[in-house]
Amino acid sequence: MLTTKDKIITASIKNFLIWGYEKTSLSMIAEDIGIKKPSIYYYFRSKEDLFTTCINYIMDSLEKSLTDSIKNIKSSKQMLESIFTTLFEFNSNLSLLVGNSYDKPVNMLNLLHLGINRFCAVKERIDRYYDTLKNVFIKMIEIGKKDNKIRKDLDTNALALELIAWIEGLFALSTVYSSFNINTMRNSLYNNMWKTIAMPESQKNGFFKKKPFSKTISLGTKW
Amino acid sequence: MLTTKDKIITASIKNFLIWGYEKTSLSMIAEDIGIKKPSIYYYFRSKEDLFTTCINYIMDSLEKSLTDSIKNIKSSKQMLESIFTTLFEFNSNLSLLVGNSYDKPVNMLNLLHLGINRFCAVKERIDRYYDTLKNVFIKMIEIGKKDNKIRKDLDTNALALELIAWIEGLFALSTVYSSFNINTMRNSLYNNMWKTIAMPESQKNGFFKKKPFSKTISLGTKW
DNA sequence: GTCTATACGCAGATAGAC
DNA sequence: GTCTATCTGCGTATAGAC
Repeated sequence: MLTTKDKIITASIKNFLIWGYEKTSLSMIAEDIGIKKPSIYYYFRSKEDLFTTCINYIMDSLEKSLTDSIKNIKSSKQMLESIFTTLFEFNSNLSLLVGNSYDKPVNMLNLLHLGINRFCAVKERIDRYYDTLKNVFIKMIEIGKKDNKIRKDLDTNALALELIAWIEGLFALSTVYSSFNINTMRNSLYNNMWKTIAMPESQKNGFFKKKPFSKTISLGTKW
Repeated sequence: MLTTKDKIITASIKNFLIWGYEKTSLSMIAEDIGIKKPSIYYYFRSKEDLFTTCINYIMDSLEKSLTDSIKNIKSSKQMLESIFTTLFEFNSNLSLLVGNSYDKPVNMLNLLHLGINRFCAVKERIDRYYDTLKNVFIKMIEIGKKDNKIRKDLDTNALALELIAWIEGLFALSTVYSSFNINTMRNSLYNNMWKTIAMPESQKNGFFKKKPFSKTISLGTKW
């Protein structure tokens, strides 16, 4: 059984995701759950207070899912898959919350951005989330490099940020570009992503297998 | 010499980018250029009309820059670099317009998204822009594959969308994540991006050079 | 073309009854 | 805890003078 406070938070997240901060009115939220506008003020000091609570709620929950999802995973490929899946599932849950179909992701980045330029508490919470996410990716990349599964010629820090941007960009793009359905392409997107960062098959055991071959051509030869 | 209409459009783009659609008021725009609010209605029927004009203005200009930038370019690597540079420069120009420093990109995706859920004319224009952008990327990838510069094991359509998402995601991320400065990392981001899609050195002339070597090991061996 | 004056609605927020 | 009633301010938009 959800408390009134929980209902307000859920309805707020839904409306903020659909309409953004400004266009969401407290009356809309109240109407969604069958209460009157002033009742919201019993639980929250202001619209800003309500918004900040929603962002914290989302970020806490997403951060927990992420750290849980990679616990006890040792392989970098499984880690990437797990992060990928967690982010997709989280987005799908938000999609269902706002009443979208499975095929229409929500634009969370957009909501975050709306909050950042207005409230500094939101800005700090979001920075903390991305610090966490970046560290998860860095850990995955370092394990992959150590195990010869991920290419070593890619800058780790830049790659972590690029993978985050890549995934966030996919969600964002799918909300602005009608012909792009992220879910029907999900597998080929993930496969491409892994292929681009993975160590090429021919170099995986390069040191042991290739050395004799390398010696047969002169140093410095380009081929 | 800018006409009043041009000044209104420029000031509107600036304010829409900073504050979003709802929070931008016609008084703010008028004040920015030293006119009074009702004067705007001499040039535009409504706030929606003004917004739509701004989005069309931005999209037309960006589309033109993009198609111009890849004219007469034959190599895929140069094309990617050119697209990358054009998108960065365009974003920088918008940054300067809103009064941001060079280091603080604007979030155009965010603005587009705000418009899409409200006005269908905007939605159609944006779809058209992404169609164009996607075709530019597909052309680049096809040339690259033909010339053995880009890996052939990556799905072309998915890759085109991923590269768009990647770049858009980088801009978006840099506007929500304080510790990420897209400009200081620009070179390493681009290098990583090219490396991940480029044909590995060892396979570039694979057919001719590697065949003799391949024959020395048994078929089906994983290495 | 640009202005002053103004209509009208809805937003966030509060007072106080039950 | 939840409501009705109400305050105050700002938004878009229009009428009409100059």
